[in-house]
Amino acid sequence: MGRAPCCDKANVKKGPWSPEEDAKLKAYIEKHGTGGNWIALPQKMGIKRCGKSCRLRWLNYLRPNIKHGGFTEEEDNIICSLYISIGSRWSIIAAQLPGRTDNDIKNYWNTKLKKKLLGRRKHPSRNHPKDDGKADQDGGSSGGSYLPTLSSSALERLQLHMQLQSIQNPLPFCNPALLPKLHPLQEKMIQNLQSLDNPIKTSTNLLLPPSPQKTGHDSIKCGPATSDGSMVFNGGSDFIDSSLSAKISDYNAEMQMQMQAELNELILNNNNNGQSADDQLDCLRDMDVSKESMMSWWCNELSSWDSTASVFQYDHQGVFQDFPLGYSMK
DNA sequence: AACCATATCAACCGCAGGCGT
DNA sequence: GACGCCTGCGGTTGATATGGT
Repeated sequence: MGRAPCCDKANVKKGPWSPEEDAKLKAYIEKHGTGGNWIALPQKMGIKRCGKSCRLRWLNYLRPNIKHGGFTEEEDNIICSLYISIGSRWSIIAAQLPGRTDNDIKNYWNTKLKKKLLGRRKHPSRNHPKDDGKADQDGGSSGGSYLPTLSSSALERLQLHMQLQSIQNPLPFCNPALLPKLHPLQEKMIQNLQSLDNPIKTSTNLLLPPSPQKTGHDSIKCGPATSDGSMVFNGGSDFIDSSLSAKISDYNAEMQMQMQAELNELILNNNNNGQSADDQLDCLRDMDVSKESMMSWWCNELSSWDSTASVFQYDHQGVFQDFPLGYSMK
């Protein structure tokens, strides 16, 4: 049984709004408010639009104090940092940027910011001539691709996180020459984050919780999370309110489980189908991220999720090994 | 000038969850 | 608790603009 449509689709106008419709909607809401019922609004106003469409138009365009375009560097930083921390929760991100709408931020991220930070991905066919590019389009999340389990969002965040981490906190066993070259914007972002008034400003600590036992300057952490597994944005406290921090904390707990499950599945898959880890990681190579740095990040990420559990280590023969964690991330 | 590819952004769609009954 | 309605959200689409050949 399907759900009832929100409006009579045959009798509603679609497509771009005319200035007349805008004026009607604006005038009506300014005079009467929404009345708590968007569905009934178009009828009251006498325009042939779906209530959802009216709501969207008002929220994204007609509402007072809406800013369009011209994102500042500070806004870029906030969007990027929050995206790394909480993913595509555009409404939460928008709540931190007065005058910006979730739709605007989503568009900005998808069309500009992501490309600036991640750089254009190489076409898969460059490494896999037989590949028709579908694997790229579905983000590698479909069953048939060579990295079948890690979601595109997770990969994106992973990559962003790694790129930031690599410049801030290069791991001793990572060859710096293998680390990806950063876009000037990325470098600028690092500088901005460093300049924030907080004891530890490394990118890897973007996600520190506002905990009383916050680590000191000397305890450089190799992973983004704390020993209790919480990945909480702090970047900070300077521009993110505490309720958001709590939301992020909840979300991150959920994401840790999800990403760990994805990674476990990936590794299982690797063990079962005989495909080499090198093959599995080809798509990561596409992202200009070295395998070594990726695996280092994963190891550290996992170990910080649960310091008592065994984690997977990647050795240089390209084999995952299950081994008990021998050190603490504290 | 014409054509094609790519970028941008407004708008649409379907789903999930909140809320009232 | 079950149900239906409504809102809000995130992903996607499609029209238009812009740039390159």
